Amino acid sequence: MTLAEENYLKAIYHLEQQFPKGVSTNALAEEMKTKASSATDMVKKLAEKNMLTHIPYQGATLSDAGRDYAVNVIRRHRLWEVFLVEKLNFTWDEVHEVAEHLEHIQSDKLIDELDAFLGHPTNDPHGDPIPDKAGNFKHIEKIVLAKAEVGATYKCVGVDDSSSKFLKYLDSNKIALGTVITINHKEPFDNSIKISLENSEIVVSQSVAKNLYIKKV
Amino acid sequence: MTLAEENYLKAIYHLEQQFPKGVSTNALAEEMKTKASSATDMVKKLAEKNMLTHIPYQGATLSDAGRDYAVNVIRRHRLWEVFLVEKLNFTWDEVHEVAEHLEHIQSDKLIDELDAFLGHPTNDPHGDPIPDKAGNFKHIEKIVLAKAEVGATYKCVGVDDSSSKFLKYLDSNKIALGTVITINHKEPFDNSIKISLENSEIVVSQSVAKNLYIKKV
DNA sequence: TATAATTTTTAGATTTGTCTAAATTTTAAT
DNA sequence: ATTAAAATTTAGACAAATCTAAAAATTATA
Ligand SMILES: [Mn+2]
Ligand SMILES: [Mn+2]
Ligand SMILES: [Mn+2]
Ligand SMILES: [Mn+2]
Repeated sequence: MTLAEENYLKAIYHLEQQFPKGVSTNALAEEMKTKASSATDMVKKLAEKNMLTHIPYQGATLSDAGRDYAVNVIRRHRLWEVFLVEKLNFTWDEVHEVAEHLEHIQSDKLIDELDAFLGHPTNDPHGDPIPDKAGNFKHIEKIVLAKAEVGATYKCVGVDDSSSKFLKYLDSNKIALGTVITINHKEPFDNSIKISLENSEIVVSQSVAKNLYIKKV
Repeated sequence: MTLAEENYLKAIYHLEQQFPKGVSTNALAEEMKTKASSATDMVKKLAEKNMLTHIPYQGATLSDAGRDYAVNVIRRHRLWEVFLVEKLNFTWDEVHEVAEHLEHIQSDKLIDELDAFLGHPTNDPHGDPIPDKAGNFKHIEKIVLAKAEVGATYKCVGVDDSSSKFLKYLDSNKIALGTVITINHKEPFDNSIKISLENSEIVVSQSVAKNLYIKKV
């Protein structure tokens, strides 16, 4: 598998969560920041390699082999993200780009040893689960902040949008994974939410509330 | 700089030690395990980018920019080798291939932090010096075992050939970096050398003696 | 249902790094 | 000084991954 093929497989895997019936050429091209014709070419190549099935004009669906491969790339990506934060003083908004490259280094021993060195972490710095060697995820039940109940107390456990902008917004409001929050008020007018942190009370917009995952404590 | 360009720069840098007047196309092609015509093409491209000067039919010589770039790739390579051995339980004969890929990850922060994480090591697992961020090497004076004096005592400090075969040979004879040896006899017939280790006396062939670096203690 | 808009695919071109085969230049040997 | 051998470069081709422009298929709209 080439670097480009691995990136496409990962993108298709992620898009399948959103479009289980099949990933469209346009959606894939947008995700890969490329043109639809390029996406078509790559989909055909991956179909040729039995990584996915492709019905022309209907979209692509990963095969078992393709899904396994994609999950393995995700495993590598997330383990490297943990390494960068835990060992090399990267912040959670800095890791993604570098991990995007590190994930393509081909060596089973490298990843197995890295996994052990990090103490077999189950989640990456953004709260996303790290598949084990066999490809099994440990799912935690989580909800999006937008669906929280007023009066209840939650712990922050993940982010949907892991863009640098969003993560820096969370930093500047002292919200990190593990932070405990209480829901004080949900404003029906703009769906903003007033929450209590340890030492502050802040109002977060709907778009923030849709991108932060929480879990009841 | 692309991955291929970085690999060629590094190869030219290494070959310049051996051929200071200019690196020939054939030598470069052999080092890169490619064909002379490919080497010519790449040399022309690197000349275009002012990484080296190329006189047709005469060979290539790195520019200051090219040398700096090559040294930086070598720095990355050797730091990753240290990481693999010190942190991920790789043996010194396993690291080269993986480091060959890791060295191309582009991130100054990554390398600076890795360097600090490893405690600013000065030598890689094969005894080769690791250039600092500015590109300065810390040379240790060393000689090749073949030039050792009978009766003297030395410490092993490096290898010339860092192929897996040679390193495994050293392992099986309990020779590692830091190992202290005494020269008992040099056989004029085949240039083999009889040496004492802590608990053994062994005879090493000329080709071993030419590939092991030592330093007087 | 016919037509328009959108999506997807195909055709042809481009860049990078490689190859083989042929031409050129340099070096070595008569 | 010729000729032969070796090294190097050029010419033309190819696979990978991308692009633009045009054609084909699907979906939406009137
Ligand atoms: Mn990637
Ligand atoms: Mn992540
Ligand atoms: Mn390399
Ligand atoms: Mn080394």
